[in-house]
Amino acid sequence: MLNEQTTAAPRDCGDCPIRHRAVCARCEADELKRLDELKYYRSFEAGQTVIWSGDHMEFVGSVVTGIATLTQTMEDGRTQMVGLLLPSDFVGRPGRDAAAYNVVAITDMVMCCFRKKPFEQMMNETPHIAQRLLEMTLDELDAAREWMLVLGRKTAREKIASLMAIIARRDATLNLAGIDKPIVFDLPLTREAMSDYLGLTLETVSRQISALKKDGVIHLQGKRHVTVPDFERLLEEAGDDSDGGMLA
Amino acid sequence: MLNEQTTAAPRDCGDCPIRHRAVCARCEADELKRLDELKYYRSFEAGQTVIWSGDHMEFVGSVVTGIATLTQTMEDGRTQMVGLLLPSDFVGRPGRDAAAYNVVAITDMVMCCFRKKPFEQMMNETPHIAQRLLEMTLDELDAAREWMLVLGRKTAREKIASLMAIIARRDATLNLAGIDKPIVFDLPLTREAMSDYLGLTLETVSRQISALKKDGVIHLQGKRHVTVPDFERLLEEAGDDSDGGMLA
DNA sequence: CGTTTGGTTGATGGTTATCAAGTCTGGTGG
DNA sequence: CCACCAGACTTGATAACCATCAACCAAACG
Repeated sequence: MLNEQTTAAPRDCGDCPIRHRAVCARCEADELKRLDELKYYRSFEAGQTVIWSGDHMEFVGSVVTGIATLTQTMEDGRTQMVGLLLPSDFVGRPGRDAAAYNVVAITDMVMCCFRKKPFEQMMNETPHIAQRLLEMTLDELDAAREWMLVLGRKTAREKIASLMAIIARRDATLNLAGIDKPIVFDLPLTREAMSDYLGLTLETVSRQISALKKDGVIHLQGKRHVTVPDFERLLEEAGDDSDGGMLA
Repeated sequence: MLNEQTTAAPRDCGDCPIRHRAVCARCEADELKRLDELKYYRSFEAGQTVIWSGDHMEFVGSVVTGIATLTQTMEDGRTQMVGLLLPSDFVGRPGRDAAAYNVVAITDMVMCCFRKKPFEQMMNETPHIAQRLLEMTLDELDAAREWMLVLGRKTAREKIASLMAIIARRDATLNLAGIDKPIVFDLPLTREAMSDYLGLTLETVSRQISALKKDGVIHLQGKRHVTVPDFERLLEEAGDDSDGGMLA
């Protein structure tokens, strides 16, 4: 069990990489100052569990760097990922004491944390935080519903293509890469994590990735480095024929 | 195409059956009065489409009576239900113009509606509405994530049992029936709607319901009237072994 | 009555899970 | 430097589960 948590070097909110996307995004200077005094950083190593489902939660916070997963498990071990936490995503639910899910860092990760009580109090006093949290929660709900379609109705091949498309899209917007250019990214997830995401076995994930590669939908260098030569083609494979009818 | 929409008789917020559960639950008297002036009722017949995905949404609102579904479809017709709207549930997303899902009334239904613009303005001015909406959205997100486990990892039999458990639980809390008593309810959904909920075919739904009946987990009178003699047994079948370890 | 809608049941095949080897890669220690 | 090892991944054989196609039933309805 790795239980070490180093407190990362403090950082000014002004320099924060997630300043304009996180729960604090709408805060005014004075509000930000109050948050600044409340906040503390925590670091987690890849593989380390941040919170166990059912545990008492003393803090809420935002992912600053790194990636984490939100998972639910049944007693017999079956596991379903229910959230993928990227930088700026929020962890914890104000007004709830016990964690509902397991949170696991899958890369090294830094979080910006607040003790729950003071954060809740501040939420009641400053509407800008609650407003932003509502917006983020609505976005997460949309993402969860999109995901439900993937889990309930898509084939294994479509599921893999959908996952690649999600990661590709995120990377494309992040790197400001134009469309039409081949998209290149590294898979942040192991085959097993992908299977937990998609409700498949890791063997099926492996087979379908191989199949998409064989069919030229994606190219692989090593196990994780992916090139998408034609994003439209990938979307077709994902069943997201979202060209929207450009032609009459 | 049934496109008639009768405007239901106006009703006072004080008598409203969803007064203390809907988005207006936390409003003070003066806030409620403002909402009262904004609101209007709309009625929908069973089977009628309330909103098509992609349509411009001129209103948001709450389900007052009846049930509706939120569904997503792929071009080839595959359909996944992503939400089940019960009385007090909210429809529409403030700040968004186009509907993201199909909303279909599955029983006769009455909604309490607000034109989107005035509602959004009021949300900005009165934090009580936004607070309640955040709470409701967080609950919906939890429900969606629970549902993702069902869709991704449960067998057909477990899916059916899970659905029965959800409906049974809702009915039990609603009717204040004690546990231990046999739970009795009517399925609000057709076999097809259940299949869209659970990511199955309607034939599989029918077969698994028959199987649960044969094994005595549920009793059926007619196609829709269900009796659950032993709720714990149902939870076991659902894979939700949530006895939580009452015994050392 | 014929028709429609919702539901059940049966036969069959396909997709994906399961069980089982085996490969590749990076890291560690001799 | 190389042997070894562990973890991540791939591939194959088989079988289970569920989808598909099809026939049929019952109630509601015009």
